[in-house]
Amino acid sequence: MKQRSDEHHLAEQLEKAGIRPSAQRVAIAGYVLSTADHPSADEVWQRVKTDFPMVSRATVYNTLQLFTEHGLLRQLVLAEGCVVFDPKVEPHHHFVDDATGAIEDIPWAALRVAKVDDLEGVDVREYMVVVRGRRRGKKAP
Amino acid sequence: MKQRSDEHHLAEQLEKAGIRPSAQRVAIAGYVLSTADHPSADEVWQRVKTDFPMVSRATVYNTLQLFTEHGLLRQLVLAEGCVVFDPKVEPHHHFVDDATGAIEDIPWAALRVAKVDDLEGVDVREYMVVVRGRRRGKKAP
DNA sequence: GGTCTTTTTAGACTACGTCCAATTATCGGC
DNA sequence: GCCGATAATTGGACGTAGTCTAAAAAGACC
Ligand SMILES: [Mn+2]
Ligand SMILES: [Mn+2]
Ligand SMILES: [Zn+2]
Ligand SMILES: [Zn+2]
Repeated sequence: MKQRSDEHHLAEQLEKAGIRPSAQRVAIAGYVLSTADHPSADEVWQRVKTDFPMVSRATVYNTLQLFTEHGLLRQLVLAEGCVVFDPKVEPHHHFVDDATGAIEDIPWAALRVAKVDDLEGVDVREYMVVVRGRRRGKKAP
Repeated sequence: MKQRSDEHHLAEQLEKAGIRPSAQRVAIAGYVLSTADHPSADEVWQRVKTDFPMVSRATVYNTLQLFTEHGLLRQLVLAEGCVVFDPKVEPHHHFVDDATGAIEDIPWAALRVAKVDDLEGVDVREYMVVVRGRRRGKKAP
């Protein structure tokens, strides 16, 4: 069972971020702001429902969006099952344009990642740098 | 319009990879093996349908899977619209376990990426290294 | 041509993200 | 505390895209 002080502290955290701490939002925060997982929206919904069965999916999705806008969460595009295909099969890095979502290749030699071999407890199969930002000097009209 | 020689060359490429070059597969290869985009499966389907209207979705999905298994394509988990949420909002890298799909945090200081500032023509908002592989020394029973 | 194998197909099914109009909860002024 | 205004929540409809299947079509081989 969860302590009242936890909920109190969560409510304070939400208020500090400029978010009104409704019961639903506190329940969602209780899971998603402290987990070491990287859950999808539906996983958050499933989890929150176990001790708050009446919460709706729309509320969970809206709340995650709200938390993200207020800097309490970030969204990572890393969910398995949503893939794109790349005919360049040799190692390379990727740039994702914030404006368009377009994915561009960055040659392997253009960046260098140090200390990958020092990672403890993992057998590395591959790695890449994902850079996000904007193209400068958009094609002038 | 496409030249016969292109199709012939594509068919050879498929055969070399151990794939029987049916008309559908050649049509799919004609787009996906040479594009600079990083298309989703459905985008490939939409595109291929424009000059091969009767191709089914299942064939496109199966073929992309086949091409990937034979090393002609790779799958990237970078498609917008499929996100997970991360309560750790400060910069860090990520490890994705091939066996489980679990995403783990790698501290920012554990890796270093050189030459990001040298990238031409882009304003970088953020970047991260995505490492894929297997955890060594799985929890013994 | 006959037969066996491979490939393709249409469509059902599912998962999950989005949207909306109606309801409920909360807030500030009185 | 009461009341109108505002904000939040809800259920369910909707759309998109990925998966699966059983049957048909195409191709290989003799
Ligand atoms: Mn407190
Ligand atoms: Mn040739
Ligand atoms: Zn690429
Ligand atoms: Zn993380």
